[in-house]
Amino acid sequence: MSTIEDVARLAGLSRTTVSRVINNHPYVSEDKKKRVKFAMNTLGFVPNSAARRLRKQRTETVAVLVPRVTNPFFSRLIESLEIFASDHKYKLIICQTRYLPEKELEYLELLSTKQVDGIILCSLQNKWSIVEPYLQHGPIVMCNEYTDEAHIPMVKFNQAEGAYVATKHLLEQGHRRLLFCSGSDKSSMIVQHRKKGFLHAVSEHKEQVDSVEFVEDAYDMEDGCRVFRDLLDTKENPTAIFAGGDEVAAGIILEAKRHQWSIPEQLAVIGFDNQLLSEIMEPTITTVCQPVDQMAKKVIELMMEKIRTKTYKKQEVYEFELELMIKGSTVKHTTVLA
Amino acid sequence: MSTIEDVARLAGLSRTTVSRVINNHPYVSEDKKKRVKFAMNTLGFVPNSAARRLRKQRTETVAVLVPRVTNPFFSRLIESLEIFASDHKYKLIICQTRYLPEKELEYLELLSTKQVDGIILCSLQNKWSIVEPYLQHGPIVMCNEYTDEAHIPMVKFNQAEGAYVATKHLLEQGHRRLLFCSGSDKSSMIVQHRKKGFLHAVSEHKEQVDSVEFVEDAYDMEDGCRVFRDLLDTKENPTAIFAGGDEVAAGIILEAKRHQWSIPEQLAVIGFDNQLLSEIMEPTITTVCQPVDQMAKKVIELMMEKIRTKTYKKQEVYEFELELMIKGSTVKHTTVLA
DNA sequence: CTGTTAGCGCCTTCAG
DNA sequence: CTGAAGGCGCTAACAG
Repeated sequence: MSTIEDVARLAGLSRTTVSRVINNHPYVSEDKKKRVKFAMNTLGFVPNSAARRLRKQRTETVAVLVPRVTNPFFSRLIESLEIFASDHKYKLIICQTRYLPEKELEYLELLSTKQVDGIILCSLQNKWSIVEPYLQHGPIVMCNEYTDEAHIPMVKFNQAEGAYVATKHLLEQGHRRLLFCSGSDKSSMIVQHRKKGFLHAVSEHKEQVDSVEFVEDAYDMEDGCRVFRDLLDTKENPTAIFAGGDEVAAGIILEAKRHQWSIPEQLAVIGFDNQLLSEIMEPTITTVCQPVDQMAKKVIELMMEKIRTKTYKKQEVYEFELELMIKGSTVKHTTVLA
Repeated sequence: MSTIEDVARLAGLSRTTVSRVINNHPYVSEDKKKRVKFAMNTLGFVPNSAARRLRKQRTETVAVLVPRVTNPFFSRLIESLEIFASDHKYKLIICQTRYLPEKELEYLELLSTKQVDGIILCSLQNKWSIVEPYLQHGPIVMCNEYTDEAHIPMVKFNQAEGAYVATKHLLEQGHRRLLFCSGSDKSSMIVQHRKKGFLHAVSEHKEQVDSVEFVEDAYDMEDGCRVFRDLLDTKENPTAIFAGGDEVAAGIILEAKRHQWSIPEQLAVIGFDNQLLSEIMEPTITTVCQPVDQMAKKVIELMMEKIRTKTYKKQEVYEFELELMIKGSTVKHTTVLA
């Protein structure tokens, strides 16, 4: 492996001049530039990034912390983040916390050990007060997740409004008994915001609503199936369910069909995230569409800016709107116009 | 940010001793070890990884090149790779080539610029002769994809056998007209191997088979739908389809149902990869299950070994067996025993 | 067991 | 426009 020194020697010039050519500095004569380039090519020289990092105190790498990459929401997010980062010549280190606080801390060390210039947090497993100190080593940008205490840039969706619109849609179909079905609201503000939107819609129709129930341990399709079975044990079961994800919604619908229920006549179900799944189920699932690309773009822009300006401790919140996609699981086919 | 120098000064010792403590070297008295640790804690010292990389010529990072992370097969693979890499304290840089040769080359530069210790290639967009030279900078391990020319470690599935068993299953159901439906066999050996297995099964039943057709531009669900529609134009359409992926199979089935065909009675379909999708379709899709975890484990082990031993240019092929999962899209429900 | 010293490869003042 | 020299932070001989 050749170094800048070798190139300089072969070109009969100084290391400085070679370095200038590498970094496109002005003030190098065309003649010498050519000699340097020739020498670089013959030696197959490539600048050593470790040396560069040490010298420039910059890695051109950012870490992305997600719970799991197989969750379609996160893999879609990573896809976008990677593309936008790549536009800035930045690389992404993907880290799966698997919902474990200790894993999250382990990966936050990437910042203090200067392996990355910044961290994009797509979930938060520790209390913010534990994460906060890492800010002294570089920027942290929160993506999708949210927490009041953090004085950093945060990019999120307007979950409350999304849930509000979705719930209103259910209420406008005349439903009187509702179920709000999600993951735990302990660990994530996202659930809390959705619940707020849900309750807001309910309160606006309180004369119409007979009952409101909550399930807060539903994460995947299997959970959805269970939720439906539990329903059967109650005498006055809900007629409309707001589910925190398309997988859960799909599970509910799948199990309902196994029990010969017809959707949406006997039970209306609404999902979240407009995944492929919501298109292929029968009926298709009414869902809330999240503009992931826009969020990813903003996150990368912010990260680049923070790395440049080195001001990490300012709270800035950017919010993107969600869109309700009305499909077959809440409205009968015959009423949908072609 | 404090350096090893600061720690040494505060502890009243040399940088060497501090370094020894950091790296768990033997021959440091308990007393001094304590003093060093105390100093490290009070200063909040963390070793700078750039300096370490420069000194040790090792990054503890590996790049993984995939076409897209949203493809469920690849996101599942990445999940596994990340977990096993993490066991060895290795980080993963995820790179999406988006099927572009130039992107692949761009990311291969991570190896020559010493940003990573090795590269895991999960697809191959360039001719091997173009990739080969990068081997002088570090190990490349091929994962899932395969190419004869490469003298490197390759971990793959036995695609030929998988396709053979799947096709045989179709033939045993008495089908006489088959369609092999996949992506292009130009860019990937995987399709070629599957086709070989398919033809092998066909040749074993040649007195039974009336016709064999091929479609080689089907990649996703949309393509699957199209494939079915094209079928309608032929007078003697196939009664069984071997599809190169569960998405394609799902598309075919979806479109068939829209045309009131009954599956598997009028058309049997077999997918690949045993994705969630194959479970939730109605009927469920007979598919070929790939042991991704095993492959990922082997790939990481090999990578660690190559990084250690620095012998990159030896061809070693490791193959894992595939398993046919018989479900509803090839065999009538009533004939399946509980 | 501990310290001294010499770089790893690069960029960037500073002085021509 | 060009070069000399110092140092980013760390580790690994080599001496003691």
